[in-house]
Amino acid sequence: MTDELIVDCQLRAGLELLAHTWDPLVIVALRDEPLRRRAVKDALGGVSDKVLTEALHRLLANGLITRRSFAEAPPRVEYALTPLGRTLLDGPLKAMGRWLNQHADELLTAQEAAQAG
Amino acid sequence: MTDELIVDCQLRAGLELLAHTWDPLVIVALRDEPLRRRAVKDALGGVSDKVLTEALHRLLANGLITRRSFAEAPPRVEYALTPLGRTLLDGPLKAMGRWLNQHADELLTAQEAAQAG
DNA sequence: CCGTATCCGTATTGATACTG
DNA sequence: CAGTATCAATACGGATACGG
Repeated sequence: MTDELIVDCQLRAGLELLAHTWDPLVIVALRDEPLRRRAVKDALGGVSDKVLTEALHRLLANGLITRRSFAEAPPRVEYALTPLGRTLLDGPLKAMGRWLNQHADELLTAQEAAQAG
Repeated sequence: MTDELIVDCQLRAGLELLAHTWDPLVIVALRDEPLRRRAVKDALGGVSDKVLTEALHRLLANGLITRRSFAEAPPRVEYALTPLGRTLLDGPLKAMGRWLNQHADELLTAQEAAQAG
């Protein structure tokens, strides 16, 4: 029982890593190769500078991505997945992707049914 | 490319199902058997009535749980996982649990390192 | 290009008190 | 017990302007 509470607590802590709107999408955006800040921004669509910075800082603080700065002009910064970040992509995130592929229609049906009832 | 944007969009839609603080914990709480509202509340620890109601309504609206009301005194209501809800538990949620079991220490180390640097 | 600093509207959480 | 109503606190996403 104490055990269960700990497990649940861990679960929430883990989900926090993916709870913020853009964080998981940044991870997905970096799946193939390191990207410059601007490239990440473009990959996400319409995200503001401030929010993007916050997302990158969170991911850095959790050790899911790295930041590499090049001494060039114009400035160049590249973000990349860490090995840990990649395991999060390959594990839970891909599991969610698979679930959606398999159950998206079922989910929509259930949502409509619940709305109707 | 359009494909990728769609995938990312789906991914966010899926994560939304687990993004609210208590929703995934309700799913976990119902994993073994249907529970009364009060039992769910106790299982989660310190959640307010209002927030619990919101969580239950979201889960109902998404077809992840069911609500069954018994005509008794005192009132009795039971919530239970739907088959769809169970697949979410067995898939993405368990994947996150496994990831935490395997990488929790790594995550903590990375967090401390990032904080120090 | 990279990143920070402000300001704002809204959404979410929560405590409390109350009704059926 | 089940659920709603109200009010306060805050966190989040975002637009904009500015500085490295």
